[in-house]
Order: sequence, then C-alpha cells, then structure tokens
Amino acid sequence: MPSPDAPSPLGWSLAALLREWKQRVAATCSELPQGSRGYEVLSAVVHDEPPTQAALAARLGIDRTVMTYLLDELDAAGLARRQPDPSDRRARRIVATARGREVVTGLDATVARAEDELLSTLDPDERATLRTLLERAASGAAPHDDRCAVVGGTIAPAP
Amino acid sequence: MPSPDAPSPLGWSLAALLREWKQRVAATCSELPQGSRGYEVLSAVVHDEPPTQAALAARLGIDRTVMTYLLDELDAAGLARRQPDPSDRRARRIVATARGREVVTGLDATVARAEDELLSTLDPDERATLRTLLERAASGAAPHDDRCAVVGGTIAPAP
DNA sequence: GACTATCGTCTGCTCAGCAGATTAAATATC
DNA sequence: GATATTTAATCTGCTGAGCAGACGATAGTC
Repeated sequence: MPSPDAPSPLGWSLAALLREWKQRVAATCSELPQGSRGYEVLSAVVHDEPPTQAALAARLGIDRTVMTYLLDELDAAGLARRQPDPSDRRARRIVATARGREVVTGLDATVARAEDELLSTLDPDERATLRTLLERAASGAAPHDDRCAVVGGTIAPAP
Repeated sequence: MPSPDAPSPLGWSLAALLREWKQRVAATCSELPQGSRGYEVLSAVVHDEPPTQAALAARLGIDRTVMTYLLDELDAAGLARRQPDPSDRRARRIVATARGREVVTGLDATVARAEDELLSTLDPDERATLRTLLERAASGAAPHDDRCAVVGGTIAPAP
C-alpha cells in the first residue's frame, strides 16, 4: 500500500499500525473501561508502578485532565485505586487492586497474541527486531520525560 | 522509558513515535493547512495519484467526511484541485497544482531530515531496517485496502 | 423503468487534546 | 514566621477528529 516513488512514508506506517493495534487490543480488552487506553493505563500501573498520577500521565503521553476521569472509571470498575501519597499530600499514588493485577496478567497474554497476529507479516526474528528498534527510537525521541525517568523507579526519592 | 518487566509495550512505542513525528513534521510544514495531515494528503496526491477522493481517504485512513473539508482547505490554499472524473461523474479526481507539487517536493527533503533526527537514536542501518519492517508490518496488518490496491496504480481501470 | 450500490457532501454526536481557573499543599523568599 | 511562588489534581470550556446517518446525484443490474 505504500507508494511507487514516495519517500517511505514513516508517518503512514506508524499511524496504520497504531490504528490496527488499538483496534485489536480493544477487542481483547472489552472487559476494561476505555478499551486499549484502559489496558495501557492499568498495565503501566501494575508493571511500572509510577509514583504519582502526574507521572503516570506523562509516561503514557496522556493529558492529566483526561487521566482524571480515566482513573475514575478504573476506580469505579474496581481495578485501581487512588491512595494519598504519604510524602506529599497533594499527590495521589495509583495502585492496582488485586483484581486489577489479575485482569492485567490475564490480558498481557492475550494482548501478546494479538500483537503477534498484528505482525504476522514478519517472522519471529524480525518481530523482535522491530520491537527493539521501535522502543529504542521512541525512548530516544520522546520529549524529555526526564522527570518520569528520574522518579520512575518506584518511590525512591533522591537520596 | 519502557518498563522493568512489562511485555515490551508495542502500543506505547508506536504512539510515542507517531506523536513526535506529527509534531516535528507539523513544525516543518507550517505553511500547509492542517500541518502534518496536510502534508500526508498532499504527498499522497503527488506521489501516488490515487484515482478518487474516496481512495485517497481509504489509503490514508482518514474519514471521508474529514477528507471533504481537508481538501477544501488545500483547494483554498491553491495546492490541490478537484477535477470531475470523466469516467464516473460521481467521483472527483484529486490533482495537485503546480505549486502544490513544488511545495511537496521541497517539503519531502525537510521531512526526511526531520525523520532522521527523530530516529537519531538509531544508526543509519537500523533506521533503514526499522522503516522496512514498519512498512511491511503496516501493509500486512492494514485492513483490506484491497480496493485501494486494486485501483491504486493510476487511472488504469481493469482491462 | 425500478432497485440497489457508490461517491461526495452535510449534520450531529462523541471523545481526546488543550488552555485556563481553582483548591490544596509544598517549597522558596524575605 | 509571614508571604510568594510552584506543583498536584480537579473542573470547565473550546477545538478538532472519528463516526454514524441522511441526502442528492450517478452508476450498474435486473
């Protein structure tokens, strides 16, 4: 679908793949509120344990005002909760409930399958290469999420 | 930025890269209406010469109702025109004006530079690999744009 | 000639991104 | 210690894009 002489449309490839990814992941995550978005948020909460709501939003590139009602829905669904941060009473720490962790663990597998199917044009080696390169490129190109990287680990404030 | 144990967040990488791509391309395409969108459309018109407005929209994954006012703006800017399709009076053939072709040609170079900068974390070989794999994956995963592929060439109706 | 499908347009709905204001709390300055 | 500045989260309102539905015009089919 690319083009005869066009200069390898990077934007098109990214957009097309992302569109398909969202669609397929949303299909396997119908139990979650917000579809693929809900999965990304909950997955980030479980796997990365970002320190605060703001850090979570920055990490996923989601607007903080959107994050507010997004978390409202995850809360209402009993998958994540907001806890007051003991070290900063303005901030909220987002934690997954037991059920939330359970759901994410289950979905990780099906999402992985969906992604493999999405990349079925490539053989396993190429898939791994694509993933690696994408991740490196994205990490490098992302606008300085320094704050996220710095505080990112767990709670671990600077010594 | 990825995660300690998360399963290689494909969606995150794609979204982050695409976001950055749009931003940088939009910055170099400020002269175009609709920023990066305008570039994609005009570029597709010039390089691929899709037969009709509908084919153009399908190719770029843009809704046809959006395409309508998008082309309105490109028309108003004197970069592209709608021509009646002689073989089907319902359809419109989209053609770039001389100025439109000129603008795209100029932008292709600067966009290529912006993309290289976007992928500056990767060395040239890796960039090429990423582009190739992305394009193959996207072409393979895209929902059957058959109609686009079939009619895609130029005008060339089936013999 | 009647039926159905397609192309482009228009209308209206919804959701996400974004800017701005607000409240509460932390931090810096005097 | 009082005050000013900054930051976290929420709320409000605006815009832009995707999407569904309807429409008029045309094409292909029986």
